[in-house]
Amino acid sequence: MGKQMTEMLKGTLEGIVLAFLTGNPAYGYEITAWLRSQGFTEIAEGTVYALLVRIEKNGLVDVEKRPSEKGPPRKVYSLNADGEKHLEEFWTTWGFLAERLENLRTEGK
Amino acid sequence: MGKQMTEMLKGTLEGIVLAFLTGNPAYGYEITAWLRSQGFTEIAEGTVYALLVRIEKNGLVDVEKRPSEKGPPRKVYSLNADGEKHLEEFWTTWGFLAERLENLRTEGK
DNA sequence: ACCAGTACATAGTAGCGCTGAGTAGTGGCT
DNA sequence: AGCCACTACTCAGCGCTACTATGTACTGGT
Repeated sequence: MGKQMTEMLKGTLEGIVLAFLTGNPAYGYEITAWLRSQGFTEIAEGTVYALLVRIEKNGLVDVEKRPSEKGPPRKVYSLNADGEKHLEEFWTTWGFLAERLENLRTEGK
Repeated sequence: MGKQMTEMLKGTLEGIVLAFLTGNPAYGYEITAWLRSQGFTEIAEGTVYALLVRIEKNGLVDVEKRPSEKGPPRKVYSLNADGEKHLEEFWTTWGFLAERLENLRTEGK
């Protein structure tokens, strides 16, 4: 969707992935495929893996390695307590921003 | 509001300012004050001025210098045709993103 | 032997907002 | 006169995130 989307995804992509992971452990390839199915067709694989490395380093997810029927072993990520807390804060921040923008869009100014 | 907000503002702050400028020419100091009044209390002055320089360079706004009663002359920015078009695209992009996130928040996943 | 699909990794780049400092003009207070 | 607060703009350097491009590795079909 272009440069605007790229910039707008900064900060939100992490929240999107954390939200997807809620009660739904998944691995990188799967997450990428899901994002594409949601309309985020231009999100590069590398972006997702880098994000997963980051949230793991930040202690928001737990990781488990599982063999795959086809291809290399999968790294399955699941949200932990810190991740849930982080996700809650994400929703608060996003809620604030979305509210301001909705006002701007409807009120005109 | 912290680091999450900083990241999330990337891409959206420009849209917010362009939206404010719609039919409402304004100068930097004024825009900063307005943002603060809207709850964006942590947005630095430098950020706004840098953004204004950028959108001017990108040809989204017209600029007019006007003397001020108090302090240095003001640079008054007004949205031009390109800026309006850019703003429209911004709303499209944001609308897409907001819809996905709203689904994620309510549906659970 | 080759290729498509699955699955992960990573070095380098671009863009945006933040930090921190500086420059300048006006007016009020002591 | 000297100081400070407020108004108003500028800029170099930094941190973070997403993108680009490429590479590795395993499986199954032809």
